[in-house]
Amino acid sequence: MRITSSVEYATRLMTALAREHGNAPVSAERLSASDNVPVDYVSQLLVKLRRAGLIESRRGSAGGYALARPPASITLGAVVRAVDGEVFEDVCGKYQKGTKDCRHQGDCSISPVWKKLGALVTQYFEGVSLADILEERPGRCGGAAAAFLERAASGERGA
Amino acid sequence: MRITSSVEYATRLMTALAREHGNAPVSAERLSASDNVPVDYVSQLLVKLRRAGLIESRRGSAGGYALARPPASITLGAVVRAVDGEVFEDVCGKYQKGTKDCRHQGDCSISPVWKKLGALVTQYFEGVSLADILEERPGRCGGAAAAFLERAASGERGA
DNA sequence: ATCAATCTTGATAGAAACAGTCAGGAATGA
DNA sequence: TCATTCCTGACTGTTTCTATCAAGATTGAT
Repeated sequence: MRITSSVEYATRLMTALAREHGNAPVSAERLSASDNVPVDYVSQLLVKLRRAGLIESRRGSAGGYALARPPASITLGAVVRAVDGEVFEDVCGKYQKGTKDCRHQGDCSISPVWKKLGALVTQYFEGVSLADILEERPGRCGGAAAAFLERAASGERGA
Repeated sequence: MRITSSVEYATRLMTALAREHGNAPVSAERLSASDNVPVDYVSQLLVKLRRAGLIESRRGSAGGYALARPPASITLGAVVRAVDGEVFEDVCGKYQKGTKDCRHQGDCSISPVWKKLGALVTQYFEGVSLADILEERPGRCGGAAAAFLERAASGERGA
């Protein structure tokens, strides 16, 4: 498993915009330069983010993009859904139970494993906000999964 | 994010072999039929699983594949690593810090977010064994991430 | 020895997803 | 009127994933 470039880029774009929250709109050109990502590609992602209602755009000479809501109220989950459609695609869920050509039919003790994983990942993404990222506290947000991570991390350190 | 077919197939193969643990080896042909996956593709996956030391093979008329260790001692993590190389590919880790053309350079408040996610996912995979899957208790294994999931699940149900 | 069953290996090919590019158009503000 | 900037959609190249194929090596049975 891995994070796609689109998600990576989109997260960086949103973080950059969060940093400018309250100021004048930022142009795609500037965002592209600061994130070192092709401007055309950036524009494509920005469109998706706008359509998802996460950012607002303004055309014209002083135009650009700005966050539609405060950083604390925008989660990573929302960003990922905006560009990728869903946070975690369930293999088993793709086919109706028994119908179509789902290959699991007789043997689905595995399905719950993927479902749990999906829940875990989704919960993590929903628990991280742009504000959390700005303050570099990726795990110290509201989500239960993140809370677990904090506990696990301190436990691993042995103290 | 999603689970790849290879991982899905490999997991099902290993589960099938776990069910036959202690009995005679199972041929690729039979595994293919029971899992409804092309036999050539199955063979390819089985080779990877063997090279990773998770299963053993025997050629000849009564040949086939068998688990190299008891189901309880083989984790999903090991299976995934065998076919995919790693459980979770870190976007940021791909480039040396500052060298190459990692695009994150100036702006890596995001990196910890992916790292935490990777840790979470990896820990989950390591906590699920083939024995757990056979007994359909995907979250009730030793791993801390899974333990968290159990708690979260019962909490969500409200009781 | 011979034969059939089975695994082994590497090459190859098709399909899908991903990443990135391009061009023409529409709105905005100076 | 004009430069700036966003808008839209089509397009292309690359990589990864999935699957197939063919020739060879090993084993056990006869």
